[in-house]
Amino acid sequence: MSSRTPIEPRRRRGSTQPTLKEVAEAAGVSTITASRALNTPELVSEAARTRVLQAVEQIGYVPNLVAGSLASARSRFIAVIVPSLANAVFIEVIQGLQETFEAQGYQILLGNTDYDLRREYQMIRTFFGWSCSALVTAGLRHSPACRTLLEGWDQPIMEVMELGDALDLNVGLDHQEAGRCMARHLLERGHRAIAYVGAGMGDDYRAGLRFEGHREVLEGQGFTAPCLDIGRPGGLDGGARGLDLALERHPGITAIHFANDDLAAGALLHAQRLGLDVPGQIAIAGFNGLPLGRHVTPRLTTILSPRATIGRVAAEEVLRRLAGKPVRRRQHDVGFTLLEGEST
Amino acid sequence: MSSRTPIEPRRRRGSTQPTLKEVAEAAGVSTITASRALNTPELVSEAARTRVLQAVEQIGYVPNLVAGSLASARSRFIAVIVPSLANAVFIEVIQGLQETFEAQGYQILLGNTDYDLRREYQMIRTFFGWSCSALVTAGLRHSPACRTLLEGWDQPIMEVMELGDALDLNVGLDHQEAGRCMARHLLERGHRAIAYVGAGMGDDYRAGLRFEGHREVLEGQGFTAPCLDIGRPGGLDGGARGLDLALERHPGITAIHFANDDLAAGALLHAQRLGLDVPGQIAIAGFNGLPLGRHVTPRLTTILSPRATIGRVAAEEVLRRLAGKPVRRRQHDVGFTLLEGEST
DNA sequence: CTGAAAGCGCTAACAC
DNA sequence: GTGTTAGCGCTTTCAG
Repeated sequence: MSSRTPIEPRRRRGSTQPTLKEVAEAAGVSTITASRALNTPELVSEAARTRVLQAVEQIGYVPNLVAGSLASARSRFIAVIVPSLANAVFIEVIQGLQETFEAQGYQILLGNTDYDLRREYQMIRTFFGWSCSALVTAGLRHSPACRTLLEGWDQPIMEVMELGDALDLNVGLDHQEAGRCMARHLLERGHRAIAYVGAGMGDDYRAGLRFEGHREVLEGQGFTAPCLDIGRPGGLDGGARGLDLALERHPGITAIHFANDDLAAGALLHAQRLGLDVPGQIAIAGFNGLPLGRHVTPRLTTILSPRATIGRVAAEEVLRRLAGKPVRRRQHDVGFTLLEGEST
Repeated sequence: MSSRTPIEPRRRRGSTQPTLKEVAEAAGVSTITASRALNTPELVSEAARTRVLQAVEQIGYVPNLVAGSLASARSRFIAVIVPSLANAVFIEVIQGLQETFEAQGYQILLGNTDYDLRREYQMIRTFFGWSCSALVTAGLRHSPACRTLLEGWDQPIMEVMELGDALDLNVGLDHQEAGRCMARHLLERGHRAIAYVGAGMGDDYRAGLRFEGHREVLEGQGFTAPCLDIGRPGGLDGGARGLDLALERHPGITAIHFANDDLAAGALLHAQRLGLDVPGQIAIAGFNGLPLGRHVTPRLTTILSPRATIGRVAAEEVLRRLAGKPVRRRQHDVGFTLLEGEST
């Protein structure tokens, strides 16, 4: 007789949650049949299926998704990484993603980097640890470590917002072209001394890309393109600050091209308080096409970016890839529209 | 010789991801020591720890959190359920939650019910399948099935936004009292014919609670309290619609108490377009204290709700409970502040 | 401080 | 259509 007498097998389980095995026993089938009845019902006879479903109902079984994911080596998680939640733009992209993914039974794992590329790397590492089915991240810029990590990953990667040299899939718009578009519009309206004002453009480099386009057009016509960065936070307060600062630094300007609508609307409302005529004394333009721009007087001239569309299209392409279907285009330009208000 | 000759044991693993076992081998320790070196480093000798960490770095090991969660029967997920992402209020609560939880290594699983209680039930079921450490949900109202499910759960449940008869933990403010507060303010300013205007108050029942408080005060003083629901979506457009409708239905009113700042700001900007004097011809009040209210002219009278605080405090209480510390209060009133603008 | 063994609850692979 | 078996990669348990 051995000295080792395991009278009772070691037990660990504390949770009283019913398991699939118990469901199977109650239904008089094997666990795999119970599993199939829930996941691939078409592979199971109707009789078995009904009995399993009844047992589930009666026992109050809730599938353990953690166990399922481990066994199948894939979770129905989609990692989504954005630089900010304070910006309505990303919220709308997230909404577009969420609606589309949730309808297919995927759950979003949301990460907010606060415009910090190191945080992006950390988050992606963590998310990969959850065996995500895909990754959707805002932007094309990543730290070198992050890039290495991403290149070694074998699931779909979707980079959204701007277009360019993407790792895998890419949905967005051409920010430089948007900048050019607005600069041309301002020139058409007769403006010659135009300042560009952004908030934290080092981090929000898409605002920088728009400025590049803006500058290209202005300098191409022989004008200067002064640029002001008021730092973060931006928002309506930032817009007010930006207006004051631009008028102080560049007294001769007749128009300000703001990096986004929050800033532009803040400036416009501030001009109202100051008794400045818009666009008579100073013209104001924005970017994004937020609803607020349609409600201020004068209405804000801006560029409508199809944010919800970015989310929806990105999700659709990722789902297509996950379903094994060929992806129509690796790159998808959702475009933009100039919205002419009376503020320019 | 048996007919069954499994030349090679069945292999399933497709993923080439390095595992903890490989790290352990490279470091010359057992897997459990490698595990401890990563999770409870204080239980491991410094020599072993360094070798494991080196191996991790070299191999590029990313912990499989799914496997870890299954083995330990708990994940570092916090389920967070909100009725809408279109509303800045919930975004700010989520931000407060996220900052606090992420700092402790918890990941939020975000669910959006779109004001549908059945979806809440479904989401909670799914989230429980992920072995969440806690649940944070907006509101005290749940479907009966959901309530049963929640009552049988053994992890912390935090209900946020309004105060009341909670299942477990509760952080929020008294919406009826907020409604009373604004009604009193309007009476003080001399208004007697006041309409309350909301959007989709059947779903957004907290707006309904505020109306109850509002009505109580007005009727207590012998005035009527007409209420208008313009349906969803609300937003700035809804506010404009609400102003038109209220003036049409109740031509004698001198003030409108809107259910939130989006509506109120929309009405205020619309009044500006119509050339209506605010508050001379019509006074406008809101709820939430969004930044926009400080930027319009006249500034919006509203009630500041401490949204980020709700998120932060809720997260802190949950973390305290998860750490096994006694919770100071099951219920936490974060209060509110009347912000007097010039719109009333 | 370290390790061997035994699962966590489920699904992939194969066999019938 | 159904069942058996063998894991998924990690952590718990128990024994040094």
